[in-house]
Amino acid sequence: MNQNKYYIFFGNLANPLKVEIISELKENEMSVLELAKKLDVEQSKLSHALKSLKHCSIVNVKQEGKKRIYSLNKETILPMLEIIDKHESKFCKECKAMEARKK
Amino acid sequence: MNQNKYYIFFGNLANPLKVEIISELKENEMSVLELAKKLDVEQSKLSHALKSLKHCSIVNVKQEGKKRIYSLNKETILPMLEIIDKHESKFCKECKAMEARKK
DNA sequence: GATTCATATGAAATCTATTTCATACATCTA
DNA sequence: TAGATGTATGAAATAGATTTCATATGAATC
Repeated sequence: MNQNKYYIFFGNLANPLKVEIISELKENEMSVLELAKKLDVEQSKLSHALKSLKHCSIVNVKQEGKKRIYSLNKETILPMLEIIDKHESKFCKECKAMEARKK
Repeated sequence: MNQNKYYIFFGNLANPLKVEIISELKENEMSVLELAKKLDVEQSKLSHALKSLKHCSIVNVKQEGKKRIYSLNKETILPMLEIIDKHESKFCKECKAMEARKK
């Protein structure tokens, strides 16, 4: 019974920075420095995060001159986020409360 | 920009034990001790894991005598697992390799 | 209401993941 | 090819999550 893929995949998304990255890339593909500015985080931190997202094909990269442009694998990620939105509004009253508290 | 819900939800699944629990409950609802036997893990460990799964409504509980019967929120989880299966077979060659290595 | 069975809880120990910082590597341009 | 820009990497430090173990709580039975 080998289901490593599931928790490895989820682990990759279980992190606020990575979720922020995803939510930026949902709008536009962009380079590492652009992301760094948008999210106000240090570059190497982003590179580390992007590396693991890339490793599971949650994002893709292309080279453009000196820049590496990251884009979201929307085919997988968008439906996934939708499921959670639906889940939250239907089942997860506590999660909402938690969200509020964390603000 | 508050997207805590996403990483909180994913965090809950980013763990081998929790994935095992889910995969057992996919087949049958069951009590904590039944799960403990099936998965060969200590009871309190399960209780901790079930608590957080419950907290995000990934599982549900009902009381039956002394026992508490846990069941899976299939409406949310099954489509989610399907997305990952599809993702894996389509995009994630590395994940497969990783899976193999971990065996 | 004492005992037993089933489960939950708290806190310390342990394990895993993220962050940081210094530095290396790659691409482009003068 | 030296310098500048953009990104990646490794390793130590740190933060977070899981596990363990002892114990508490709740439900049923006698």
